[in-house]
Amino acid sequence: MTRAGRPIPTLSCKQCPIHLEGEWCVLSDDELETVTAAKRDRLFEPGEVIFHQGDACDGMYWIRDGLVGERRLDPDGEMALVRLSHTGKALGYQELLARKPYRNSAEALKPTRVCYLSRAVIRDLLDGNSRLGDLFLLRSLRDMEMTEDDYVTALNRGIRSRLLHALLTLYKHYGHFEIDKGHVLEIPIARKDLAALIGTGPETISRTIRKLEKERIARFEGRQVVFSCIDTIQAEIRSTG
Amino acid sequence: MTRAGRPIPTLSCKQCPIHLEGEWCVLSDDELETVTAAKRDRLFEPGEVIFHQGDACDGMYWIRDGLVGERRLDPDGEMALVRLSHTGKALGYQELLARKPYRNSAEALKPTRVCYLSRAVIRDLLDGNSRLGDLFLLRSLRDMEMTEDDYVTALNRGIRSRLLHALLTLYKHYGHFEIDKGHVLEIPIARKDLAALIGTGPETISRTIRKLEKERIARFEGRQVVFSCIDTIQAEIRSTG
DNA sequence: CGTCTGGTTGATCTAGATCAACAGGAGTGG
DNA sequence: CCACTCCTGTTGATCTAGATCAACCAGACG
Repeated sequence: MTRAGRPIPTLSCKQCPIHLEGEWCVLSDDELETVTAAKRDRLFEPGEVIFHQGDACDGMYWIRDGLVGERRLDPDGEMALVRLSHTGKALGYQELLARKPYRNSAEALKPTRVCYLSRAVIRDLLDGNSRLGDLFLLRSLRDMEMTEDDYVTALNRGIRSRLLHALLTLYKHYGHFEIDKGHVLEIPIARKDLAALIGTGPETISRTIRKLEKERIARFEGRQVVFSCIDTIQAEIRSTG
Repeated sequence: MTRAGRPIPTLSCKQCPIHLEGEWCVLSDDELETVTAAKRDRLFEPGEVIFHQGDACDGMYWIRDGLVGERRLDPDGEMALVRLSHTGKALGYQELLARKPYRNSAEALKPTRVCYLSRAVIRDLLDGNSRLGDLFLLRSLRDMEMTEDDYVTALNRGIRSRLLHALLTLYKHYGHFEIDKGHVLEIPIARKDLAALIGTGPETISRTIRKLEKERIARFEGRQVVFSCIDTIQAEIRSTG
């Protein structure tokens, strides 16, 4: 958890693959120019904090690439990893729009490039383009759907099931298929973060992993996992566990 | 879980206390008239289902008064109570705006009067009044905040702490203070629902309650609770548990 | 009167937390 | 180069919160 992020050259929005989806697609060329001119691009190394829980929110961030974890520190010092965010996700937009301080801290877990937009710019864009608000609404609804799903999962699934779920989600983002090995995933986060994401400690993660190995469900080697049969895992996740 | 809700006479929006807050306050008198004319008021008795998880969403509901529980059935038959909703809360607006089927079932837990508005009416209102969308956005952000809080609580707090939290929340809505008795709450839901809300079974609720009694933190008698010292409970909730 | 549902208790079992030790890098400084 | 520490991950031993299964009781209701 070191300091700020290093400024990097601004990428023109029109050259950015993200501008075709989400909020950006409703912006006119002029508006995109405005954004390009106003935004500040930054690079955060793993461990660097993008913003801190409790801090006033003066703008929002888009993830160009990389991986960000949102952490929540509760009063007695427990640190939960609320969610992982990837390319295209927005950070801090909820607090910005609700005019509240950040609920969570955002920390880069891999080298991450973000675009920063100040509150004033966002306000102007919202005032100028009424459809933009609708898209923020849709984003919020989608995010809500995900955390609600995670919530019910946390309520009535065991650690094992939640771990499998997390791994599968990671696989969708970072995994790939090799003919000779199978479904391979290089886990992008440390064991203790995997634990914090699920709501347990690193020891339990270790043990659960060894169980999965014994049952030939997956093979672990350091941060690399090879899944024997994705379908089996899918099936297990949606039944009792 | 019986059938539909009984139609009841429509309450004019201008006479409804809710119209002063939330989405309603930006509507013109004309628009309020439109809503009054278009909406259908219904009464649901405890146990009656307002809508079912998985059903297509063709409108949304406002709670005039009463208590509604949103239930989520997961594939292996576990039923979680995702949240409780009181007067002034909107039901199904997320699914309506995102054009998705209902994620949860909504069931009246006390006699509940709701106002129903069809998708078409909402669409017209949204098209006619651009500020309305902003308010739905704010509502979504607030709801998100709550479930995110519940989520982190579920991740790293024990049953006892979550129970206290739930009871305290209920107290804020349904509790009252009596000089001779103290802080009194008539718990508006059954034990098994209290359990489903927290993510456990009724047995554990029973036992946890008895522990609380032994420690003189609260006295339970049927559905009535008397809290000895609210502050102590507040303190315990925000420290380890 | 039997039946049903909601709540409580008891006995038992286990998933998972907790505490503690240790092993393998990776960096750092002599 | 070695010696040192720091950090991450793994394992072992133990303890406990909570799940599970089963019995039981009281009130509601036909």
